[in-house]
Amino acid sequence: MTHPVRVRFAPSPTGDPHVGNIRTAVFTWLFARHHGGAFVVRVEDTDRARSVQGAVEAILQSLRWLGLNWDEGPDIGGPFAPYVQSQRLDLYRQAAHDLIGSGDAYKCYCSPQRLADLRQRQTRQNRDTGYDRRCRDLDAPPMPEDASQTPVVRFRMPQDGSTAVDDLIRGRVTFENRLAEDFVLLKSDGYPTYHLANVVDDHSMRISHVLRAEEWLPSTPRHTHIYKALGWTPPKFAHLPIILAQDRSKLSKRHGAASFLEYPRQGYLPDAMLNFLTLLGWSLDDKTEILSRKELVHHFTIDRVNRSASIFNRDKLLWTNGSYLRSMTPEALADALLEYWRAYPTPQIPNTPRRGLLARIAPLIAERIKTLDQAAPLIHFFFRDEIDYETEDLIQKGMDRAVTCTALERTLELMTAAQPFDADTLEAALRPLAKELGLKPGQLFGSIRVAASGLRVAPPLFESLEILGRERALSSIGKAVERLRSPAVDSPPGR
RNA sequence: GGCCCCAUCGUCUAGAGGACUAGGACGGCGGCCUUUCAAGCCGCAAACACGGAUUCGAAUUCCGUUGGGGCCA
Repeated sequence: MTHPVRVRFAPSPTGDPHVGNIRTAVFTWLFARHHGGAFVVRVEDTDRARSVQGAVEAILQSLRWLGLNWDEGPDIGGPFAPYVQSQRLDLYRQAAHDLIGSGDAYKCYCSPQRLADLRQRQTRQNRDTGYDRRCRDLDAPPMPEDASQTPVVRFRMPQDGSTAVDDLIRGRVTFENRLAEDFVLLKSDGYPTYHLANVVDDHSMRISHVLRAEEWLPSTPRHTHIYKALGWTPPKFAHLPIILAQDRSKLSKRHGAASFLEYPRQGYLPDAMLNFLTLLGWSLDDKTEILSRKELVHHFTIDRVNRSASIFNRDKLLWTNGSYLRSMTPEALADALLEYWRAYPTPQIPNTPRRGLLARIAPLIAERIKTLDQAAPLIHFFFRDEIDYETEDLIQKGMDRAVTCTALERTLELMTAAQPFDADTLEAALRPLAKELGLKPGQLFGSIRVAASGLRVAPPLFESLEILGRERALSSIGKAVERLRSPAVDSPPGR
């Protein structure tokens, strides 16, 4: 193999990552793994004003959670370290110097003020805005009084002809050089622009394919010209479709795009998220919706990536997550819940449940939750001695207090006698009771459900009672009977 | 505004000239099942943006329009 696949995910640490950022990482990672190549993480922090403390860690944490492991990166180093641009400034300055030497770049002494005036004039005269190349062919630096302190370095772009970019996803895209401006390579503070740093690093890190968001497509001609001027072979480009917010605008913090880290918190599973994110802009065929991590890696190819942007569909994410949840073994679900509560403690379940007990409960809720955070409200009664509910909730539609009280008293008797205390036995004993009392099964079972769990919507009744055990079940229902016997004490009319 | 990208059900998508009465999924609606809620099963509604051209034949090719998005301002 003459060209080993090496790809990079190159985030700017300007804030918490959102799904769009991470989906780019997903496609890049999938591409690397599919081709047995290297996945590199590089931090592009040359925009000092916009860098945010802690952003790098949030990004790495997101990748880790999703299981997107990297082979080289800021934290683990690698053969082309360092992987943080602010620590590679010498490389960029050298490249800028070389470009000046070869005549492909030049120093520009124009002050920000002049540039602003220029722009204003252009706008007023209804002409295209952009740098007028005033310093392009200077023989010597201008007099100090019309020069800004430190010059910037600009790239000398061709002024006629056109530049074609061969994109793996979009095919050949052509840009008129006439419209290209002499963009800045090195800012006056000595920091490189994205364009310079990106090209220098992709080359020096032997990046074979640049997978990046579509928004970079318009600046790609600049990059190909830098490669050419430096005598380097450019990597292959693939501009990925972007993810749009519900209102079809670009995802951004301003539009309330949540931090990606909100998803782990809300109880989504990494594999489900990976599955969902991959299917946003890529598909295997006309029917496959669920693919394991392994299958994703096996099948993922660039040529099946979509060209159009897509909207993030939360309902489908929920469904995908639910599907993964339902397919887990009881033990795996118990472990996932335990891990989730450890990371995000909930007051509803103050003490860590025993794994064995949780694994018995898991099958009862697997098909009732779509995210991990929906579990606690459904099962906290298994882990608490006191349950909380309105007495009125015990009284089902078409029943009154006295009837309910009698029903629960009789339930107590039958449950005391039940042998063994398991779901089948309980159901066999209680179903006839409903008939005997002239109640619908739903009425009787509803009352028992509230008495035992405190919930109107709960996991299946008989299985729950079995897991609760005779002692606790009798205790809870006994308390319910007591409540019903003392009508004056609670349930004031006003509510 | 200039440049670039994109365009199939509300959303994610299949479709690469005849296999399309346009398939699947989420969501919606209806039904079945049912002790609640789910899950499951069955069914229904729902799309090729528009106009030209090429062709015996176009969702699929080309051009234009419109719309959406991105980049630069």
